[in-house]
Amino acid sequence: MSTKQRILDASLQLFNDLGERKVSTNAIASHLDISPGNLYYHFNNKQAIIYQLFLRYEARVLDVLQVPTDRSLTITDKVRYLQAIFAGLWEYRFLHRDMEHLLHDNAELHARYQQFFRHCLARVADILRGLAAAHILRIDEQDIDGLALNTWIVVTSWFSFLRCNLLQHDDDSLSPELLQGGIYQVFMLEQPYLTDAYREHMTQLQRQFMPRPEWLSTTQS
Amino acid sequence: MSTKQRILDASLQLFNDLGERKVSTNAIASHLDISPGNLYYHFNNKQAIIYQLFLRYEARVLDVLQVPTDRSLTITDKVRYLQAIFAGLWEYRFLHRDMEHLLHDNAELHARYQQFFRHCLARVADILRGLAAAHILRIDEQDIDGLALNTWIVVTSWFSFLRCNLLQHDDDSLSPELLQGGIYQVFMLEQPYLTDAYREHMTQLQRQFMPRPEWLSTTQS
DNA sequence: GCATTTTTAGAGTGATTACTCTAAAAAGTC
DNA sequence: GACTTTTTAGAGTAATCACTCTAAAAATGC
Repeated sequence: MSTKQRILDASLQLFNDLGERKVSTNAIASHLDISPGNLYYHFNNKQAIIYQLFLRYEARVLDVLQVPTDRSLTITDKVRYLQAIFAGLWEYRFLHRDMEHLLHDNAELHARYQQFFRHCLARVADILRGLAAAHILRIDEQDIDGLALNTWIVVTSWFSFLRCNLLQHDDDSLSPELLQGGIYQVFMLEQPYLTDAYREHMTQLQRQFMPRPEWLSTTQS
Repeated sequence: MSTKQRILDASLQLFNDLGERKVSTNAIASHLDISPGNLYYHFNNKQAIIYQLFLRYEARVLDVLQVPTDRSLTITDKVRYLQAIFAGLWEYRFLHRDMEHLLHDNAELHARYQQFFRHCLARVADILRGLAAAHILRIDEQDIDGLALNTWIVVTSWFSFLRCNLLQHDDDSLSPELLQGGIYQVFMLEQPYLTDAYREHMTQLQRQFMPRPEWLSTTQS
C-alpha cells in the first residue's frame, strides 16, 4: 500500500482512538515508523489529512443514502439505512467528535460539510416521503423537514451523547454495540407517524434495539 | 466585585465568544489587566474555572426545570421551560460547544455532569408526564423516556448544529434569535403526541418559532 | 505603628506541536 | 551506468500555553 494511504489509515485509527486533537502529526509518523518530513511530503498539513478522510466518509454515507426508484420502500430498508449509517459514523467517529473545531480551522472543509449536510437532509426527507408513499408512515409534507432535521441531529450526536453521558470517565470503550441505542432513538422519532398497519410490527422490531434498561430509566431515580 | 468573580465572568465571556480552547489563561488575565500569577492565586488551574462555571450553569438549569406540585401544567409552561432552558444554554454556550473535551480532561466535572444529566432527564420526563396528566399530550409511559432523551439530545446539540451546518465560516454571529429554531424542533418532537384538543392551538404557536424557510427546505434542492 | 495574612505582579519554564529544511536514498528512465 | 524524479530521514524551529516562583504591595488585626 502506498505511503499516502497508510498515512490516511493510521491517522483514521489514531484519530478514532484518541481524538484528533490528541494525535500530533509527529505521532502519526512515528506510529508508521516514518519521518515527519515524509508525512509532510504527502500532505501539506494536518488539515489535508482530515479533509481526505472526510471525503472518504462522505462517499460512504452518500452511497448508503440512495432511494430506490424502481420499487417502494420497506421496513427492511429502514433498518438497513440506519445500520449502515451508524456503521459509517462508527468508522469515522473522530469527525463528529470534534466537528466544530475541525470546521472552524478549515474553511474548505466547512463549505464541503455544509453541502454534504444539505444533501443528506434532502435524502433523509426523500426516504421519509418514500416511507409515506409505501404507507408505512403517515405524515404531512410540512412536517417532513422537521422530522428529517431531528433525525440528523440525533444520529450525528449519538456518539457524543454516549461519551458524555453514559460512559465512565476511565472507560474509552465506546463499542459498536452501543450504536443500537441510537437506532432505537431514531425509531422513536418516527414511531408516532407509523400507520396502524405497521405499528405493531415496528414496535416489535424497535424492541430489539432497546437500550439496556438500567441505562436510562427515569422512573427509579 | 471580587477578583475571583471577575475572573469567572471574564472567562465565561471569552469562552463563549472564542471557545474554551482558544482562550488561554494568560489571555484571561491580560483581558482583566491582572497577572497570570494573580489568576492562579484564585484558581489552581484552568479546569477549576470551568468547573465553577459549570456549577453556575447547573444551578440555573435546575432552577428552571421545576415541576409545580400545586397545579397542573399548561402550554404556557411548556414555552416558558423551553425559552428559559435555551437562554441558559446561550449564556453558557461554551460548555456544550466542547463538552467531550472538557469532560475528558476533568474526571470530577465528568462525574458531576453525568449526575446532572440524569437529574435533567428525570425532570424532563416528569414534565412530559405532567403534560400528559393535563391532557395536553397523550403518550404511553413506555415512550416517555425515549422522548425525553431525544429532547435532551436536540436541545443540547442545537448550537453545535447551527455553527456546523447553518453559519457561514467567517460568521461567528451565533445570535439568541437562532434559538427559536431549536424550540421549533423540540415542539416537533412532541407534536405527534398532542391531544386533539390542543393540536390546533399548538400548531399555531409552533409556527411562531418556525425557522426562516430558506434555511432548511429540502424541497427545492 | 507593627506584625501577619491576603493579594498581586511579572518574569520565566518546560512541554508540546505543526511544520520546515537539507540532503541522502530509492526508484524510474534511457 | 548516468540522469532525473520521487520518496524518505531526521534534526531543528518558532510559537503556544498551562503553570510556577519570588517578592513586593495591599489589606487586616491589634
